[in-house]
Amino acid sequence: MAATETRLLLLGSVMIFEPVNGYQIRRELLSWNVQEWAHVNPGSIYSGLATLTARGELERHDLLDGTRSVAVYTATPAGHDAFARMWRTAVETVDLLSPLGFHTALALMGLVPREVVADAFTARLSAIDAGVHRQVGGPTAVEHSPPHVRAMADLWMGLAQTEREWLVTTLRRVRAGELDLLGEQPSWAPRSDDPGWEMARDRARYLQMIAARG
Amino acid sequence: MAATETRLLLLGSVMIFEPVNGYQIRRELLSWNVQEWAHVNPGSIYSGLATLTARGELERHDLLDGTRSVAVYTATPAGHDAFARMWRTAVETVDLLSPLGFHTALALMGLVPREVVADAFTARLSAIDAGVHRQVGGPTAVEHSPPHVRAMADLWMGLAQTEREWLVTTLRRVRAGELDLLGEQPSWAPRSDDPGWEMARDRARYLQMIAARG
DNA sequence: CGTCTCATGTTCAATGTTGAACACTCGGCA
DNA sequence: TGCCGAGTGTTCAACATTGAACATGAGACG
Repeated sequence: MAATETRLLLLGSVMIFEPVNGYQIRRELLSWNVQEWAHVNPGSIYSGLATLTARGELERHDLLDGTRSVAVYTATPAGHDAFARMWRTAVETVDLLSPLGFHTALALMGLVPREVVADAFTARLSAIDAGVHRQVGGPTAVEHSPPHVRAMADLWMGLAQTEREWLVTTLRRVRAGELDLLGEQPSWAPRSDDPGWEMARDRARYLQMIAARG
Repeated sequence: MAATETRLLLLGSVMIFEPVNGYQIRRELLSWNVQEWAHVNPGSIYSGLATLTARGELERHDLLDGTRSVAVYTATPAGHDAFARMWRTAVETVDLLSPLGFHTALALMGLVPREVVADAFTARLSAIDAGVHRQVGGPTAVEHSPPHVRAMADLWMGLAQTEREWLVTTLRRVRAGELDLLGEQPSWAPRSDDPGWEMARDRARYLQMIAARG
């Protein structure tokens, strides 16, 4: 996973679960099956958190939990700004062969206000149309290319078309007030065996400790 | 671009153009517009060639071209084996959100015999069907997930379906003897402004020099 | 001829990624 | 009591990627 996508995912995860430590993020991502599509190894999580801290987008609190020291992270205001910027960029950047950034952003849609989602999706739609148009009429004349290159172009067109249709449908749903976006009540029930409540307990404890120590 | 895909692309490029130097590969990839989808920087080319050489998959010849020393590469027999293995793996591995390996392999289809292409495409088709089946009936029950996660799953299904249809069509074409695969005469005419002939001259010179010096 | 620019061919320090391995705690169990 | 195994939380050296910058030569132009 490229640096930008990793940072987007980590920053978003911290914003959802803060205050949170590296292992908790790892476990949560595993439980979402995020590992299936975003390939995040333990090492990337810790180094990504360190990078975000160095940039001032996260704050690191070294807490003593029992006898053991734990590195717990919270997002700074600069982190919230950076997240908003990176999210928009990820949605508006069309690269059919590296769709990871877009899908990472989709997974974090719940952190973004409804109008922003609608605007960004609209922009992506234009970008896709521009790309398709460029292919069809463009200077990259596929005429003088081997036949398998033309076949690849057909596949790309098909993928673009599929994504376009999904975007149109989903944009309509966003405008209709469906999907659960920022600050809205969830319309769904988590699984009964969700391990989330364990984390909630830890978070409460971390919050107190941070408040106590500044 | 991940290490594996870079190696596949470089090894394939060397097999097509050998004997060849790093700059020529760079320029050729640019002229294919490969840079648009595979993100290959000059640095990656040179370090990738060095890695492949260290693995014994390429051989490096330091030639004196005029007054200047040039690093020119050829593929070894081990390199051909490695290419065949990596190509199959790239085609048979389905990861809808990281399709770069597959598309890199498609671009290098011309280096692979027809039956191997047909077999690999068939295997990929099964892998896609297995993936779709797992999503639909699988344990990853999307039931207890936020609505946007269900929407993402819809997109994935659509993309899988699109790719599946393309694969079926293309597999039929491969079986019908279309597309230009290994060892067959090209059915297309390159552009008249193709810079390829310059490289052909250099290659001839490199070949002689290698023969002369062993 | 000088020198300017462009094309050629490559290197390198900074940065990021990988995943195995480390260190520690806790509960069970003989 | 003492040992084992599983879970928690993190580190690290090896490797890969990045793209700006370097070094050199060939041709254009005054």
